[in-house]
Amino acid sequence: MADLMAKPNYQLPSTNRSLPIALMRSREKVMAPIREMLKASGITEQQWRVLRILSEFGPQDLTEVAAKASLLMPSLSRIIRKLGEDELITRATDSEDRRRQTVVIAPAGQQIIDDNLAQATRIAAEFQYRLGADRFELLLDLLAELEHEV
Amino acid sequence: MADLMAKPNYQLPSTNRSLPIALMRSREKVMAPIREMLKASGITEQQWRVLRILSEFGPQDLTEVAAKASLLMPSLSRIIRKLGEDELITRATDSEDRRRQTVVIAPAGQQIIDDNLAQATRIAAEFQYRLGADRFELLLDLLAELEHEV
DNA sequence: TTTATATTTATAACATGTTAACTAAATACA
DNA sequence: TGTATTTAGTTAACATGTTATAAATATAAA
Repeated sequence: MADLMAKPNYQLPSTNRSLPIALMRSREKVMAPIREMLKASGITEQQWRVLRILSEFGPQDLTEVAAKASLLMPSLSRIIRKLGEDELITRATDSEDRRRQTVVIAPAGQQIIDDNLAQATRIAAEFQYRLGADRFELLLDLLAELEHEV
Repeated sequence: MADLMAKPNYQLPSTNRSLPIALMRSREKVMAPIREMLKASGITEQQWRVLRILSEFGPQDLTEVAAKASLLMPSLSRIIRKLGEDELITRATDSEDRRRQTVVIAPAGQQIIDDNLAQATRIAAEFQYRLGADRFELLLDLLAELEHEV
């Protein structure tokens, strides 16, 4: 294999302290126990986010859900279709603006929230505890700063 | 629409300060200018990560690349196949362990690195500047802490 | 050596991420 | 009024994320 070896280019900035990769790895770690929990209910992390938003904020249209869940409309459109097929939500065309789809959580969807919310809260609290409340808030603040436009 | 309205459940923990969502939004913001840049070279963010790792650390097998790029093997397998078809990398079976695939960056792949690395570095520096060097390092430290096992 | 186990990679199946194009409906405006 | 523009949502196409499974090879154990 010696003839395949090329000299590593030590002039390049290292990928080791890369912010995008660090963000991705952290998110994986944080979501792993949530995904593990949701397997029992047969829904994905994104479907869980959508159900939580509908449960917390009540009926609303798809654009509002997409903004709150940080989902792009094409993804949300598929997710809503699936949640409707599984009867976890219901949807209706807005009578005043017939472009709008108003989405409402259904009893089976609310049941999934009720079954999992306490544990989800414990999981979130565990990460908060691990960092300490102050450093946890600091982390959220730093992340928020990254989102500001240049 | 009034009959569809349900009372929002204010007892639920808010999704507004959710760590997973904050991590995801930040990553989107950080990666947007990188993806914009890479459009000219016709490669994706993940393909860029793989090429950078091969350029920085030299030839290595797929398991090593997957670990460094934080990619799961099924994703990496597809990415490597595509990069091979586009002749941005070459690959060879390891002579000592014939399960292993050793991957090497090809000239066309290195050209993409050379074309984009300076700007990628400027983009990364912009985010670092925005937070300030100290807070940037602090952010990376906090993210690293999240990754520790319980 | 034979068998069992572990490792490396690939493939399948389904869900989501991403960009572009499209439809239908609402709004702005000449 | 009639036309242009904007907005809400969908669909298409391709790439990746995720879990499960399989195939080939290497290693450990009986």
